[in-house]
Amino acid sequence: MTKSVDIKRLDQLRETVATHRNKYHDDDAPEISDQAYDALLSELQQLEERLEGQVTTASTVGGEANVAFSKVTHKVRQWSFDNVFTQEELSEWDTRVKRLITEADYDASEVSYVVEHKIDGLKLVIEYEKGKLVRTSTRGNGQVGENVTHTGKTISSLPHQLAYPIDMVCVGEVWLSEKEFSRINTAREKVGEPLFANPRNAAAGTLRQLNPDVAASRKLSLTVYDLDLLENLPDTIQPPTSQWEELQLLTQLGLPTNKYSKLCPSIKDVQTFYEHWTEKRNNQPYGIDGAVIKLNLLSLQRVLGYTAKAPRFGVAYKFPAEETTTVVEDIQLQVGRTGVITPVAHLQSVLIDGSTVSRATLHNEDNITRLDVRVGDTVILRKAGDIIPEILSVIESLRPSKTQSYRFPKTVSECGGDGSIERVPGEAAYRCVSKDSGALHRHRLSYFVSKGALNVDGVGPRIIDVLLEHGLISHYSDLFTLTAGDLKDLPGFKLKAAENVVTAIDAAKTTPLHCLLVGLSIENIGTENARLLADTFGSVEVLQKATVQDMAGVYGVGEVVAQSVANWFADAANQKNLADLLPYLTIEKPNQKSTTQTLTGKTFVLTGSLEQFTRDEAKSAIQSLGGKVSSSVSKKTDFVVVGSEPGSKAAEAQRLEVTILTEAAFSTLVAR
DNA sequence: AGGCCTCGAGTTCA
DNA sequence: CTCGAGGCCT
Repeated sequence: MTKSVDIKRLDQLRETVATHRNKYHDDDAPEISDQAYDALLSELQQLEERLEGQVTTASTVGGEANVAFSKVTHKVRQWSFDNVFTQEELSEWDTRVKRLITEADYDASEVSYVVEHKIDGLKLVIEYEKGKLVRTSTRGNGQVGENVTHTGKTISSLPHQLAYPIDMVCVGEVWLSEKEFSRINTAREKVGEPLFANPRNAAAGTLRQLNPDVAASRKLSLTVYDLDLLENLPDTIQPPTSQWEELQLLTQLGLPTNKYSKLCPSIKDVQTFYEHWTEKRNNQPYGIDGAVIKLNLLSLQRVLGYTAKAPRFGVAYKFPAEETTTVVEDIQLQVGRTGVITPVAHLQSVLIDGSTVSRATLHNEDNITRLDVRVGDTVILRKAGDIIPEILSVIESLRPSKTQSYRFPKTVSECGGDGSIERVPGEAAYRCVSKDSGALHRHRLSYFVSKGALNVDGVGPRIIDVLLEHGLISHYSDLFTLTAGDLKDLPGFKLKAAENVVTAIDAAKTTPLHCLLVGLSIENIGTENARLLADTFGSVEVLQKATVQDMAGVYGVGEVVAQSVANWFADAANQKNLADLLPYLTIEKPNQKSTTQTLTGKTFVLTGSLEQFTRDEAKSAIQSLGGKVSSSVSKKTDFVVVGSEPGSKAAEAQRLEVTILTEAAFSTLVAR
């Protein structure tokens, strides 16, 4: 079934894309990221293809050369490669390359690839005559570019004179390091000039400066990656027969090439390169937006030739977009364990950074107001190096007519009682007024059996829901009277599964005091505060009798936390639930303190995964020796234990010059 | 007031 | 795992 084309949407898209294209090309001042722009452009192109391939000027890629600079007709046409995004697409490309070579009666076993970083900068065409640098120009539309010799010459790594009197056209990528970019922007901010949106636009702006002195003061970098034309080579140098030899010759001639470029015998090595740099892409001074792959042998490149749009002998293997656009289909409200209402945007599913995203939190009412997100809006969605997708902004020019600002409802049916909700003055969140509702109850029971609390293996929210629905439980204590017979006839249960659940619940009866406290859903009581209270008071009975003053006297516990605990214990329903529950439980004596408290007063932070320990094992190893484990790195942290695939904390540790321990060093430290 | 830390929530994947 | 909000200490 072909979907009909929404003409209104098409018009809006055409206009929006055109607007942003102008901002980008003519003003060097884009308002939205390239990735978001690409997402809009590809939606527009798809719509237009459905409209019988009728292409308007709005979606033609590339920019017209700016009139302020003289034009340069390139001696060799400047192509850009087609993109692939997945391993499948890459391997299809590899297959096609080899098929075409075989069909042309060449030997496909000679295929190897050169792979390199796709640097996020702008292309520079560089011309030498008789060994002398004569011209640099931008790519422009591929055939005609702008003459930027005056600024190109200020790039310090670009030699003005070669050792041999050769004629040569080569191309490279001009970029600005992250450091230099922020230095420039800081300076511009001071004098009130508009800021550059990103390093690439700053590089473009610099290259298109009329005044070469300004360009020279901003340290442009250059990475040369291709040779287009080569004449009058001295006899002592063999003309290159492959991409790899071209790179070596360029290096030999003193041009800045990239040391990470690699010659890959097979497409599998290309994939390895890509995966390696997907992870490490943030460790370079320049931005990397993928890998460029070229057939190595020039003879085979010639065999493959060009399509109307791009060379067949190379391809750009792009990293997954971290920013894209999508449409908000609905805004729904969720009730959390403590009664906080969280609005969530339900989105048209979209692939971003390798995973499909269909929901994004909107946090709270203020955030919705700030963004003015409405149902039906097209939004820019970002998924940064981390995990959580975030709505950055609304593209207002794509808003359907007759929409209204989102109005936060006065009631939420899940909240129980009359469903009313309230926003506490000074807080961002709405909460359920009723403290006792089905939704809260469900969340608390789920939390009770979860990992940080009683840790009932294999029982999560799904099973709790089923048990609630069938009236098998309503309070914590009910869990402990369940039998396999009760469970085995429930939907999704077989006898074996029922037995497993009962066994797991049974095993959870023996628990340390702090885990029980965590499980009770007392406000402000998480793992740390629960541990403080458990260590100080030792038993439920003693804690229950403690006054607010007693608790607030504990180092690390203040008024607020103490009051939460006191309030909880003062509630009659809570008292009854707890009294019903306690007979089933055996509270473990706190861990035997190890005799050698070698780590007393030392604070640790763990990042990445260790081989010999789970996270929890490492944690309790440290704690049993008297050490503390914290979750964020600060100046007060003594050691950061870095496992494989560490997160940002490893870098933070380096920045703050905190001692870093490898797994090996760590395990000797805690051994015995 | 500021720095450090915990809580609590959201997310997706193997 | 990461972030923002907010608690606790100095």
